[in-house]
This record gives sequence, C-alpha cells and structure tokens, in this order.
Amino acid sequence: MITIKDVARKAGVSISTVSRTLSGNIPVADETRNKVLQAVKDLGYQPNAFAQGLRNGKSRAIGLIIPNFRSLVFPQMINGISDTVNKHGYTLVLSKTEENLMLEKEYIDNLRHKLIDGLIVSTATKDSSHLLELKKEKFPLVLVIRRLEDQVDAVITDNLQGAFEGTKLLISRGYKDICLMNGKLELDLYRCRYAGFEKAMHEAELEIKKELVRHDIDSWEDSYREMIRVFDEGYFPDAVFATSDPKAFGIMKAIKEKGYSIPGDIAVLGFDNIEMSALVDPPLTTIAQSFYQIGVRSAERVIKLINSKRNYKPVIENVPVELIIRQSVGDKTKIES
Amino acid sequence: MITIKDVARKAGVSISTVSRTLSGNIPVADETRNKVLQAVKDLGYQPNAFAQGLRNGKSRAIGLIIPNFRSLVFPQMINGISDTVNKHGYTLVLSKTEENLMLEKEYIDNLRHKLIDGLIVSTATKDSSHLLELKKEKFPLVLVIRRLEDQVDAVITDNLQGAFEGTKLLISRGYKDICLMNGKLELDLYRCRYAGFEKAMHEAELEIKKELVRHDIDSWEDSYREMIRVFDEGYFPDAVFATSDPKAFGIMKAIKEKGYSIPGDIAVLGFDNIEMSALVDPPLTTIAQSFYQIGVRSAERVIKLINSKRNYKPVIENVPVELIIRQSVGDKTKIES
DNA sequence: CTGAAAGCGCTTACAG
DNA sequence: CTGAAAGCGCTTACAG
Repeated sequence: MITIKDVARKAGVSISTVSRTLSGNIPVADETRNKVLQAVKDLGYQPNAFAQGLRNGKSRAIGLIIPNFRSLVFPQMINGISDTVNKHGYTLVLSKTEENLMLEKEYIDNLRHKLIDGLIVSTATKDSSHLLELKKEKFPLVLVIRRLEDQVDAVITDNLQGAFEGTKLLISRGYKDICLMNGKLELDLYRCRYAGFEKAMHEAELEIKKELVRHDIDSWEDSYREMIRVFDEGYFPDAVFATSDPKAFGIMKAIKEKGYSIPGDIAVLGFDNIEMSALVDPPLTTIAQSFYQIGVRSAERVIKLINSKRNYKPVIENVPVELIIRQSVGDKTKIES
Repeated sequence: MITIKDVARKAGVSISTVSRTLSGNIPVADETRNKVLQAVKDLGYQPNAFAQGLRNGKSRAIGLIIPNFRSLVFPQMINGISDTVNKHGYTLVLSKTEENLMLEKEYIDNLRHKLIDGLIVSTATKDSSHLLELKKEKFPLVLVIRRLEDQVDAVITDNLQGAFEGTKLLISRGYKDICLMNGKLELDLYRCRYAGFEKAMHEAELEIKKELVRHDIDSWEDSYREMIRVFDEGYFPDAVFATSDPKAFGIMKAIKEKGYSIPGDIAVLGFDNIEMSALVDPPLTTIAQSFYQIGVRSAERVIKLINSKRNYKPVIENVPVELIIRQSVGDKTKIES
C-alpha cells in the first residue's frame, strides 16, 4: 500500500506538505505543489480512509436504512440518494431492517459508531425513541417518505394533496360511489391520503360509505382479496381509489376476474406511479410521487446537516405530486349524457 | 465519544487488557474480564471503527456495484446479499454505475482504498481490465448474474439450462413457430439463453426462423415495439419466448393491442419470475431465477475469499432455475386434437 | 511557505 | 495474566 510517506519521499518534501497540498486548505508554493501532485500521480496514491477518518472524525459515508427491497418505491428513491451522495463525494452504506425494530436499533448503533457521517431512514415503527435520541445528539438524520411529526427532518410526498387531487379527478369524471382501499392507518402517509380523500368528498358533498372504506391493506394480494370480498358482500362501487399502485393492480385483477370492465364498469385510481403502472391493462391512472426527487432532496438535506455546525430546526419538505391520467379512469359524464 | 481509555479507567485496568478482553484472541483472567465487560456495558462503549480499520487493515464492509436500480432483478438480489453480509457482521456499501465504465472504475478505486474488504460486482462491460486487475491483486471479488469467462469468481443463473427447459415446455405443448425476443448479445447471459433456445429447437428438429429471432431488445418498451413490428412485417408466431419478464410484458401488451388472445392465439414465455409476473393478465409462465439465493451465494463467496489467505481458484457457481407454469402458455396438443 | 512533532483510538509484540 | 510502548496513516497547531 502506498502511503503519504512514499509520496513525500518521491517528491522530496515532508509528509506535512503532501497532506497540505492534497487538502488544499493551507497554501503551498506552486512549484512544491506540482512536485507533490506529480508524485501522487506517478505512485497512484490514494489516502487511507481509516487514517483520515480517525483523524478527522469524518468518513464521508452516509447510511441509508430501509425496511425492505420488495416495495417498488425504494429503488427509484435509492437511485436519487445514490446519485446525490456520490455527486458530493460521499459513499452510501445500506441497511435493511425487514421492519424489525431490534435490527433497526442494532444497525443504527453499529453505523453510528462506525463509518457514517449522516443517516437517512425510511422505516417507521411505533417506537421511534432511538431516532429521537439520535436527533437529540445532533447527529445528522433525515427521514424519507416516512415522518416523525415535526421533530425530525423529513422529505415526504404531499400525500394529502395527492389523494385530494386524485379523488377530485374521480369526482369530476362523474364517479360518486367511490371505494377507498387504504394502507395501514398506523402510517402517517396513509392517514394523510385518507384525509385527502375525505376532504375531496366533503367538498363535493358526496357521501363516504363506511362499507366502501377499507384500511390496513398491505399488498396486491391483500387488495385483490379485499376487492373480491367487496363484491361478495354485494357492493358495487363505480370507482376504486387504491392508495398505492400495487394495491390498484390487485384490484384490477379482482375486477377482471369477476368479469367487469375497467373503466367501463369500475374506474381504478392508484397512487405512486411505479414503472409498471404504464404497462398494466388498462394503463393505470395514478398520482405520481417523484421518488427520485425525494431521494435527491433527502440526500441533499443530510449533507447540509453534516456540513452545518448550527442547529437547524427540523424541516419537513413536501414534494409535490403529479396526476398521471391514463385509461383506467374514464369519463362518466360523457358516457351518460 | 467513549474510548477504550474511559473503559480502562472505569475498570481499573490498562487499555491493553480492555482490548484483549474484547477481541477474545488472548486469554484474560475471568475476574478481570468481568470488570471490563461491566465497564463496557455501563459506558455503552463501542470501539472506533476507524482506529480498528487503521490498525487491522480491515473494515468489515463489503462493496456492491450494480448498473442501476431500474431492473427488477436487483432488489431481490441485494436483499440476499444484505441479509448474508449482515449475518456475518459486515456492512454493505452500495454504488451504482449507470453502465458508465468511467464511473465504475472510479467507484472501485475509491472503495478499494477506502472502506471495503471485498467487492461484489454485477455490471458487465466490454472492458473489464480493471476487474481482472483487482483479481490479480488477490482482492476478494465476486461477480453476480454477470460473468467474466472463468477468470473471476461468479454466481450466475444456469441460463442455458433455463432457456432450454423453457423452450422444451413450449415445444411439448405443441408450439412450433416460436419467436425469440432476446436481450443484448454482448452479454454472456443472453448468449447462453439463445444457446439454450437453439439447443431445444435442434433437439426437437424444429426450424428456427431467422425472421423470428430478434436480439438486442432491452426493455419492455423495446419489445413492445419489436412485437408490433413482427406483426406489421406479416409474421404470426404461435409462441413468443421473451428472455426476460419485462420484455414479456411488452410483448403481451402488443399482442393484446393487436386484438389477439394469450395464449389462445399466441403463447408467451418469460424469464426471471419477478414479482409482477404473477399479476399480469394472463399470469406469465416463466423461468424463475432465484435472485435472493444468488445474492446469498455471492455474499458467502466474497466472505469466504476475505477470510482465506489461500489463493482459491475461481469458481463459477450455477444456480438452478425453476419452471413456473402459469396461464400465458396453453396446450396446443389438447386444443387441436 | 515548510518541517518536526503530537495525537486521533486502536492492537499486539515485548517484557515481566 | 497484565502493562507500557510502538505504530498503523493521517492532519494540523507550533515554530521557524
């Protein structure tokens, strides 16, 4: 391994000078600098990151904790995080908790005392004391997609607004009997989407039928079964708003299996705009989250926190949504008139 | 930050003893050990990973380089890698190259001199000199899904066998006029799948129509367009073998748009078994790759390489495939008899 | 502008 | 079994 000593010897200067040349923080004579840079190049020298870390207390690495890789929302988000982190010369360290709080605490503890300068977290559990603890120690921490009230920096989709606009679209297209297939209510994002739905229905003075509001649906298999159940219980909504695209896929499958058409008999609206949504039959109308953007913003935020001594107060950044209109929602006003 | 000195003071011993107690490599009196462990616990001491890294030349971190997060095969694979790496007390460092060779070289260089003990790589470019270089330096390196002849350790799907079995299934179901929608021929895995297809066709003494073999198809959008082109050119295969599930989705979309039925008019066979494949309409018959398993094996392999001084010769591990039979392939022999 | 020296927090050969 | 000391490769205050 080539060390700073080798470079110093080759350049005929002291190791201090090599270090100063490379850091750029302290002036070095032009001639000296050139000799050093030439030696660095000739030898292919790269500073030892452990020694630098030990000295500086910085690793230039950022940790990312996500619950799993199954959800189709994470890849795009990681993409944004990865690009941004690399752009700023950081390395990305990844951990996955499978929603296991013990594991999460363990990983955070490890990373904390190891090789990261900041942390991005995308899990959400009922007990978040360990995260608040980190925050209290002023450790650079940002939540993505998930949030913890207003206590910790977070970058999230404007879920309420998204669900509000989506529901308004359905209403404007003449749908009245809207079924909501919602995720786990313990998650803030699903509470917000529910609130957005309610807000739009109230504004339009439409009735929300309790029997058509189903919470705690977690996957496309779940929503498929639940939709079959809706039919079996004798309900027949004219539209279904699924608060995630995978849920929408399950619902489409159920509707088709029962022999109904989309959007002819029942319209389907999703939330997410994952890649597959353009591809299903019929293509899904949905509320697009900018996962890549969300990733970018969260990474920029941690880096900002890392570089600032001051104690910023937490910022909750709402990334706007976009309505993507495809064929799974029709226009009842036209058909019936 | 709590250091080994604090622990030593609290336990009333020297820092050497604390270190020895924690490492477990060198005998320590029971009584002493207990005092130390108690102090460690009381103080919540965690050794500084930089200091350890500097001293030991080991980081207990493993790097992973993938081309992108778009492909649906990576999440499951990363999942397997992540679980395995963590199980062995390692941390996972992630980089993504967007198929950019310059970036790839840069990241490898960075990681190499930084914080990783071993590297898993899933990119494949024409110029792999930098990987062979690493291998020559005896740096622990494993390729996944991709391979570099027999020179570097690799964990891959048995692509030839998979394509062979898939094609045989089509043939056994009475399909004869089979269209192959294949990926980039510059990738070994697509050459192997092509070879498996050819082998099955030859064994069955069926003709491979050149016009029905299309290579270098890269996405579902590509395969959609190419399938439309096949129809527009006046061909009408009775089955299409797409060498990846996303390609199969594009093909299904094209077939449906042209008003044909699957598998009634045309059967579709995929390769991958990504999660979505069970969900499309009709559910896709496909050749399942065990991405999770592949991830696990590759991680186990790097760790083995890291822990062995000896110079293992490269092992190419073929992970078996599984035929997943769903509704996108019918049975012509029954229909026509 | 430059060099010699201290020190970051560990581990381990050396001495006892 | 245990302690004092050297050294891993850096950075930076100190002195010149």
